Amino acid sequence: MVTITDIANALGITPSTVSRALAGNPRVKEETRSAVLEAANRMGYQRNVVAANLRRGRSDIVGIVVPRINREFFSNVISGAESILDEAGYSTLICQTQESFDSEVKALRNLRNNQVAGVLMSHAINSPDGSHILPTLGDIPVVQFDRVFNDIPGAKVFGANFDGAYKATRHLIEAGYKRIGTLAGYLGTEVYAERLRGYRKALEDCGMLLDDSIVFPNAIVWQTGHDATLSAIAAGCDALYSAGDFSALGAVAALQEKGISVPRDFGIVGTANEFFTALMTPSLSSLEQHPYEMGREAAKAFLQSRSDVTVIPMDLHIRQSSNRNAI
Amino acid sequence: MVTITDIANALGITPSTVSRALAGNPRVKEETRSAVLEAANRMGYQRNVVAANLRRGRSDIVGIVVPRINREFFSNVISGAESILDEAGYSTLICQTQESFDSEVKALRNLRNNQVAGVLMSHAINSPDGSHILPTLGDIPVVQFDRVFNDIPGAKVFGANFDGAYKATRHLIEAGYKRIGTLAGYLGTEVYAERLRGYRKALEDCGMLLDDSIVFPNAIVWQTGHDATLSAIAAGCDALYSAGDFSALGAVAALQEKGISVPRDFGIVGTANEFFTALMTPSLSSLEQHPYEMGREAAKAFLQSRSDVTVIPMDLHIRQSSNRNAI
DNA sequence: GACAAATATACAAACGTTTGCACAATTTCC
DNA sequence: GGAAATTGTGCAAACGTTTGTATATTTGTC
Repeated sequence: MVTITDIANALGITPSTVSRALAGNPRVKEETRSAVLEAANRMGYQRNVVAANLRRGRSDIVGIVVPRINREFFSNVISGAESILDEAGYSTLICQTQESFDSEVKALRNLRNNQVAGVLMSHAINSPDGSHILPTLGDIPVVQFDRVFNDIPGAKVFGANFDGAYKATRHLIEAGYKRIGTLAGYLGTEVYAERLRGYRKALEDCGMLLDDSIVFPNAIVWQTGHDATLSAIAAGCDALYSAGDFSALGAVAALQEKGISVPRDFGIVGTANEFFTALMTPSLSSLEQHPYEMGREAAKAFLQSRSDVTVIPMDLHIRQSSNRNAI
Repeated sequence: MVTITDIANALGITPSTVSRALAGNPRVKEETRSAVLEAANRMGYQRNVVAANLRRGRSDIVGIVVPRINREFFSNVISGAESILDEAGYSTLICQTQESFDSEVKALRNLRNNQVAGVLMSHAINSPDGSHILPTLGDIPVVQFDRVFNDIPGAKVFGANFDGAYKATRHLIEAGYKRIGTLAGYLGTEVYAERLRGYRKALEDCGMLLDDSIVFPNAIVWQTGHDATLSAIAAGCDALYSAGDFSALGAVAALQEKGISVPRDFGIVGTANEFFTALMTPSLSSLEQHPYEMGREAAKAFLQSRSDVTVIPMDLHIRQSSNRNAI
């Protein structure tokens, strides 16, 4: 492995000059710089990033912590963030927590130990609060996206969850559904709490009854969505706003089991606009969260070391599952 | 930031002893070890991995290079690999190349510069050959999975592509389809070439005509699958084995446009068993590649520094799109 | 009790880079 | 033409850890 010392020896200069030449320091003569570059190239020099990081006390790696990478939402956030970080010369270290709090702590500790320059994160759904973040990361800047803890300092980027849920619910109302419940997700997580508020506001604005017995918290994956929907049917619902697409998928399955026609007798809108929503029958109306954009914004917030809040609008994609007027 | 030197000073011993104590070196007295551990704990010591890596000349990071992370297949390979690497004390550095050769070279270089302990990779579809791998990675062990270059040394893990394609094609034949084409993917990539061979062998074994005009190479995403299918229809095909699920999706769309009934008048089988295949109408028959298992095997091959070949069986999931006999 | 063997710790160098400071050489300015 | 500013390079320390070798201490054996 060839080092800057090797280059320095070959040229009869010192490692410090080589280092400066390679770093583009303006204090080294143009002539020397080109000689160094030529030698580095010829000798096949590759910078030892580890050594550099040790000396500088930080690296050019940005950690990205997500619950799972095989969600359309998170993988697109990652791609968006990478698109920005890449051209800024950073590489990314992706960690998935599999929705486990312990894994999340481990991931953050790991990132800290690797002296990452920053962390973009969306916490595991059952992380009780953000009190583990600062102690683990120390002074490493953290940008939270989507699932954020409001009491943690640093930038935050998330979707317009209130507005989105409001739109979705309002759309169901306007389609003529009369008793609209919600698969609400984990209400300890801010995004889901917001969506519930948006759902409530829509009902309220339209003079509809707020009935807590048709708010189903913790319904977020296929199975819980399915089971909650059976309860919703029993409770006389004729529509559901689901805070997730996978739970909405379970809901559709439950409705099909019961022989209830969607959208004729039951309307449903999901959230996340997963790839499959457009493919299923009936296709699933869903809220698009613009994850790619969100990833880009999170990366930018890190690069500019901002610590403000960015809200990304959410768009409703109306498909068959709620489009009663089209049948 | 507290270092081993701080701990050493606090206890009146030297950093080397602290280092050995923390590393579990049996040459340090049990008494000293526990004192070190206690002090480390009390003082909030966190190992500086970067410094350790520099000294050791390698890290406990394993790089995983994939074309895209938002594919059911790749994200599950990653999860499988992580499950093994995690418990062996490694963390993972995930890079997506977005199917670009240049990104792949950049990713490998980046991993090399970060002194990763090893690399698990599946090359970009248009990487011409593996000649960039060794020069970039030097002596870092590389395990190739799924898309492998046979002439690169090191372990390889891939699916039984020949058998899988054979099974899929044979299934179409047995369902009574008469003129079966294939959306073959990039034939420069070994997995696709193998699938084509399996497809051919099945036709041959059943005494059917081999017709190169209904072999559609480079059909691999929605659009190319869609377009090739229009040609297949024009060429009188009544079935397609598709080497990918996204191209099969495009195929179904093309058939629907043309008003051709699936599976009654046209059969189709995809590959990868993406999540959406079970949800669409008609649901798509597809080959399951057991990516999670593949990831685990790749990680094990790295840990055991093997350099052999592991083949993972592929299973056919028969769904509506080819199940003519069920209608 | 002398000597060898085993045990436990210390010393110091090394990993490859960055960077503050010093210094020499050159240029600029009055 | 001399002082001051500028430019280009070298020196050496530092980042925090690991590890080969040396040294000190304890244990074991006859």
